[in-house]
Amino acid sequence: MSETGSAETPTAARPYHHGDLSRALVAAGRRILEADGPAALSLRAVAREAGVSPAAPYHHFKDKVELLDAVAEEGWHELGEAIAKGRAAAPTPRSVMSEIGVAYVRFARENPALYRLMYHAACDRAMMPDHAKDDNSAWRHVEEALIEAGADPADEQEMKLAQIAAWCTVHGVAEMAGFKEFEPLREAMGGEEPFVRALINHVGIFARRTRAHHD
Amino acid sequence: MSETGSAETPTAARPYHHGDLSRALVAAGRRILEADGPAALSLRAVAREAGVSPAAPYHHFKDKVELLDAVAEEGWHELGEAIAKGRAAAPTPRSVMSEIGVAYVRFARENPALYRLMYHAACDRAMMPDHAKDDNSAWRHVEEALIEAGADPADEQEMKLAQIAAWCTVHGVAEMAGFKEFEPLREAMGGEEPFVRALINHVGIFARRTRAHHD
DNA sequence: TGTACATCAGTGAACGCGCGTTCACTGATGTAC
DNA sequence: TGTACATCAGTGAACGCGCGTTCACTGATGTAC
Repeated sequence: MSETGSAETPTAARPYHHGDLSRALVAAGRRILEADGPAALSLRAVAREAGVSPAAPYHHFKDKVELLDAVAEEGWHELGEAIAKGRAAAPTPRSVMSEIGVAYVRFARENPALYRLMYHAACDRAMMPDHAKDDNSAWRHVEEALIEAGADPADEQEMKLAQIAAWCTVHGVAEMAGFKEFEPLREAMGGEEPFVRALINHVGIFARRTRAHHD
Repeated sequence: MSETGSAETPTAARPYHHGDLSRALVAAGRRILEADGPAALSLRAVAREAGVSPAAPYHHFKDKVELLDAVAEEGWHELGEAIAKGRAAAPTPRSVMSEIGVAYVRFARENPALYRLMYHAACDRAMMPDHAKDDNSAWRHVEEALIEAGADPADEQEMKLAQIAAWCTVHGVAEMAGFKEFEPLREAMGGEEPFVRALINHVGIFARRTRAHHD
């Protein structure tokens, strides 16, 4: 805004060397996603948005895919933080899973284009192994919440199934919550947040138990 | 294959007038989706695949979107049929919802690119009103199955919520079932079909009840 | 049954566009002495 | 402290590409008389 560019943030007067173009490109990518959607997220558009020539990004990323992956990575990190907050804010132990689900969907709905990008990156590049090491990853939080809620950490297969089922559910809700066709019901229920809560609670795994007993 | 082109199917020798280019274009679109994915589905590619000039489709569709919508529409219709079959094949009344879910996911997994296209078409063009009139639509089948399973058709809001929750769930499972990261568990469970069944049954709404009674 | 003609459903060349990527370059930076 | 030079991080022009769409056209079809 003003020309008080400190040593770390030389915002003003744009010197020849940017200083932190790598980060700036990721930020520019997110701005484009938010403003114009995933279809507009070209490497050239990112460079343009960052105020830099179309060749400049190649000094920081091997190709377009690597740049997009960096954007997605940042998204996963932030999703982890959002979930941590949701988990911490749960009023009772029994509501932890539900709050995590709501936080997940809220993040996805607030950053729909970013979420789509994240999904695709995870889909064919299997990002989870990386995130498993991240203490703040969404996956980790769900694992801990399930155990807190009474799941048996020894039954590894059941644990994994529960985690995946939970993930599938929130993914589905996140992607469908905005459907035009649901508008009447969404409004009748008082907006998107209550609508999402109702859906998540309706589905079962978030609301009532952590182990399957399908008699 | 041979030149036995009847009046209705002049397959051989390609006369100047195609005869049924509209259908042929939709079929070509599906072939491209299956072979090369959604990114390859350009209007030019469809024309090429149908053996026709890039301008020809404009005699049958206003623009690219209209052509893609026609492909999606066909997909929705076939999904309805797949679900009808799943529903009919359910061994017990209690398993109807579950079988519908499995059929939905199977269709989506067998036609992943088509499913993505269908999702996007439904997402921002709200196709459901059209399908509601179609007796064979997925939506209709779920509605009837819920009632059969004991849902109260008078409680309109609860009915809709249950339908949407079910839809969210199968959408989520359909989109995540193929994730690379789930490969170990998927294999441990004996392949994709049992894995999907386990997920669907795990989630609750498909397995055990039709009305929510939280707590 | 034959002919004139409107209409339909194709062709193929061209348009302008934005894309990812490469290239030779150049200005800025930092290090060795 | 000053200078030579390697390296880093930009520029901007150019490449070839495939895209959606338009255009003037032409061959085939069907209808009126």
